[in-house]
Order: sequence, then C-alpha cells, then structure tokens
Amino acid sequence: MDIKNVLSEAVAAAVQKAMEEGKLNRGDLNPVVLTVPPQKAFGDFATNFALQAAKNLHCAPRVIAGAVKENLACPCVEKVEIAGPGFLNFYLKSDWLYQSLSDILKKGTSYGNLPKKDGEKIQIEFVSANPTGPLHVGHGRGAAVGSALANLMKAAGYDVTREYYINDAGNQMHNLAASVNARYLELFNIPCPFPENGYHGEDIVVTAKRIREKYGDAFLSMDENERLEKFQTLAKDEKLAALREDLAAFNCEFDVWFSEQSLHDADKINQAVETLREKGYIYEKEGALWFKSTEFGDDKDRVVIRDNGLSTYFAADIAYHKNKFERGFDRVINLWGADHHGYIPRMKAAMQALGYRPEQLEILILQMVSLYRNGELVKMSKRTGKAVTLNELIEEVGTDAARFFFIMRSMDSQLDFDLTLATEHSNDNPVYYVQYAHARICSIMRQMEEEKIQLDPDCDLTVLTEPVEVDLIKKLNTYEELIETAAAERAPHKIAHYVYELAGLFHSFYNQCRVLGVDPAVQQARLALITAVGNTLRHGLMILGVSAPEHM
RNA sequence: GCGGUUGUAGCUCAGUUGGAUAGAGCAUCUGCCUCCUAAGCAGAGGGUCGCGCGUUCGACUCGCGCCAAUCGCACCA
Repeated sequence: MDIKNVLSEAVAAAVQKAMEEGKLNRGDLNPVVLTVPPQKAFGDFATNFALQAAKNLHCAPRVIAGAVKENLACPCVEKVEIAGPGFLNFYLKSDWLYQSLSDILKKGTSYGNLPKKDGEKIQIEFVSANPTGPLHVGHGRGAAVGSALANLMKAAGYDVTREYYINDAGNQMHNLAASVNARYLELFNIPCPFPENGYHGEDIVVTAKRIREKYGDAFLSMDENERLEKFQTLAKDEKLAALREDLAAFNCEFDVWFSEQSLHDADKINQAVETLREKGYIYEKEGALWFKSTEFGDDKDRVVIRDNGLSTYFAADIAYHKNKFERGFDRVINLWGADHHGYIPRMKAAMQALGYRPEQLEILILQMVSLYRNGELVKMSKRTGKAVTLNELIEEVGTDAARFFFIMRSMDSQLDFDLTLATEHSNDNPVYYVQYAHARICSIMRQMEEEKIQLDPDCDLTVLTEPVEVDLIKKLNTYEELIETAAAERAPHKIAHYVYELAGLFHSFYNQCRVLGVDPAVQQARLALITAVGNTLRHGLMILGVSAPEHM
C-alpha cells in the first residue's frame, strides 16, 4: 500500500482513539492529506490536518497535533514533530525508502503505467486544422499538447481515442479550389482575379504547378464549375496528405480521421437539427432556423440553417458531436485555440439540448502562440499566407525541442516562442538537459555491459545513503502520483517539469557519485538507482513525444 | 460595452483541497575536467507575487473593484 495512505490512515486512527478516550472533542473530520514538505528539515511527509480540524473540533491546532503524536501507531514512522502553527512532520524509518526503490525496479519499464480505469471511453480531438494549407505554429502547439495529453491519459489508465476532424466541406473548400484555379490559370498567363477570400500562401502555387505537371492544360477547356470541382478534390487530397505527413513528423499520431463531408453525405446535419426540433429547441425567424441556445446559458440563439437553406458550421458541429457520443464515447475532450473560446457556450448548450450532461463535453482552451525573431514579433497572417509553418519550425529547432517547448508551458498562458533564441542557444534548451541525463545513463550502462557487470535485482539498496541518492529515490517515488494528478488535471506540462527536475537531480548525482570503479556493493545499488531513473526519464519523455537518445 | 485567459526576479515561465523562509531556466558574476559524456556540477546577486479593499489563525492562491496585455462577441469556418 502506498505510504501516504498508510500514514493518513494512521493519523485518522490516532484522532479516533484520542476522541474515544475523551482527550479530544468529537466532530466531523476533514481528510488527512499528506504532502512532501517544502524543506527537508520538515521531514519526509507532513500534514496540515490539525490546522484544518481546529474549527470543527473546537480545539487549538497544536493540541490536536499533540493528540495525534501521542496516539500514532505506525511501524514505519521513526519520529513525529509538531511544527509552527500545528503542522505534523513525519520522519520515516529508512527501510520504506529502499523498499520503494525495489518496488519501482520490479515494475521496470512499465513504471508510470497505472492500472486501467474501468468504464469511460474518452475521445480527445485536437488540431483539426482545415485542409486548406500547411499547419502553422499555433497548430503545432495544439498537436504537441494534444498528443502529450493523450499519451498521459493512456499512461494513467484511461481508454483514449485520438481524433482529427477534417473540415472538408463548406466555404473554405470553395475558396481553396478558387485559389488553386487562379494560380493554375496564372501559369498559363490567363488573367484571373484572385478570389477575395482566397489563400495567398506559396503552397497554393506549388499545388497548381503539380497539377500542371500531372495533367498539363487538360483543365483549361473545362467548364469553370467543373474545373473548380476537380481542383477542390485534388487540392484537398494533397493538403490532407501533407497534414498527415507533417503531424507524423511531429510525433503526433491519430486513431481516427473523421470527415465532415461524410456527415453531409449521410444527411446527418439535417437529422441532428430534426432531433433538436423534436425536443422543441428549434424555431424559425427571418427565413432561417434558430437553435434556442439561450435556454442553456448562451448569450443569444444561434442559426443552424441559413435563409439560403444551407447549414451553418455550427449545425455540422452539433451533428459531429452527436455522432461522437453515438459512437460510444462517454466523454469527449476538445482542444481548441483561444480564438474559439466564444464558441463554447453554444456547443455545450447543444449537447445539453440533446440530453447529454455538460461535463461529458470538455473543452480545453490553448492560448495563442506569438513568434519572435531577433526580439521582434513575427506577424502572422493566414490571409496573406505569411504564417510560419510547423515544418519551418521543425526545420529550425527540431521536433524534440519544439515539442518540449510547447508542452512545458501551461495551456492557459500565452506562449512567446523566440526563434532566434531557440536556434542560437539550442544547447541551452531544457530538452537537451533531460535527454543528456538519459544519454549519460545509457553510457554508464554500456560500460557496465562491456565489463560484464549485470544488475542484481535483489542487491542491497541500503548503501544508497548520500543525500542526493535519497533525493533521487524520493523524486522517483512521486512519479506515479504525478501521472494520476496531471492526467486528471489535463496538465501535461507537469510531466515536462518533472523530467526536468529528475534530470537535474541525476546530473547532480553524476557529479558527486561514481558508478564505475567503486565498491561492488555500492556499484550494484547505484546501478539499480540509475536503471530506475533511466526508465522513468524514458517514460516521461515518451509521454511528451520526445526522443530519449542513447548517445549525444 | 460584454465575456474568456493572463499579469510572480532584467527576460521566459513554474507554483490547487489557502499553510512553514515564493521557485527554476536564460542573462550577469565566481569557482570545478590527470576521474562513468563540461549539452554537466557547485555557488552569488536579483521580488511592494499588477494596484486597492475584503474573507481568514494564515492569501501568489478565495471574493469584490480598478489598471494593463491578449483573444473573442456572424445566417464565416
């Protein structure tokens, strides 16, 4: 059993005993929460239980703490101290520490994988950029964070499916076709005004050139509408293939690629609107059909079918999310850019109108990314096609560094990405610090192997008495709990911080304690320790989608 | 105007059931390679946690107000 649970139960039992013996007033008890104190001088674990309980028990915190200390019966506790206003600091006997390392080693490379949670099937949808051009840096943040969150939740035992929603229907596809059309005609020196909402990116010119290479002037004689239709399909397929390729290069995999067009083809949008109408949430006004989202807290009602008879993007999104739940997902997590946050209330309203609980649709908002070069803001505009693409970013700083940089920030904070810094000082990038620790461990392992020294899983670990060795074991001990809380909080950045801190402790250890050429008993124990550190670093990096190199 | 997010060291950021002396990296300064990879280690300086009021034994954390940055507020997607 987890040491924290043991302690917490022992504290609760001690309080019960004191109350039964009349040494404490009776009252409702708050849960006993154990934390690792901010300083080593405060013991191995601490709790503010007595401070929390003071009000209910009508008793001074230090008196409650005293009663706990008096009645505590826990074989693993060496000593208890009452500190400050009434903190209880626990000092444990050292054997729990070595036992914990032994347990971690037994789990091997699966340390960090929590037992499967039963029940909920969860879908996480992220990136979902329109197939109209290359991914830019903002999508990169979504891709890195989304894939890391999925990895994290899988490690924590959730049943997770990753999905990409392809917006292959609607106006933007017509704009794509019209843009390619204009570039195509340009190649033949045929004057053609560039469409007003067209895509100005260089990639559209490339697409047009590819079409000319493959099909020559075959499209010139075609009726314009027919040509546009052909171009739409050709361009969409090319853009989609490029998206898949770019994301794969960014260590970002999806289980399902879901087409919006497939919803239109199966008439799912009208069916969804019809369902809402049956439930009484649809009305007609000014020739359009409106959804009463205000009944569920939205600012205003929203159009689902326009006066021209076409459905809105919102209507398609309702159908899409209805479909997600119909596919058996119990919970759906969407990762959206901050520019879409205003869209949340209507989406939640629609799900509630369809009879789902609001918490079944979880929408995470990722704040914007600003790029800086030479200390100046790089203006990005999708309209003029001047955005920095994800590919260019990978080219400049590499997948590992880019992913780590994206993930290490909390989703809530806007991200300033300094390209100059990331390029010029790439060696100072925290990702190398973590990877270097892993490479150093691998290097030691290689040399041990050459000397035919193997790790004895039952070796005596109690020789690990250096402070930095104890710190390392304690840090390893917190990993699985971190996986649990970071997954529950949807906070993959906490894993990035953890591996950084673990790597820091290892580097410190490396400079103080040798593994090669020391007393065999100590060597065995240290080999065991760095094996566990290496496994944990690799596991954490796996979650981040960052490689764990054996050489650097 | 209304709403979301943010405001912590010179810069970029961590910091959740409210808890002990607020932490990292970069940058600056000082040391450390005859020794498992110096992409490393050890140390120093640097703070009115945006401002004010409130709740509390205790506030970076919770509430209210204000200021600033940013993103939204379509029968576009």
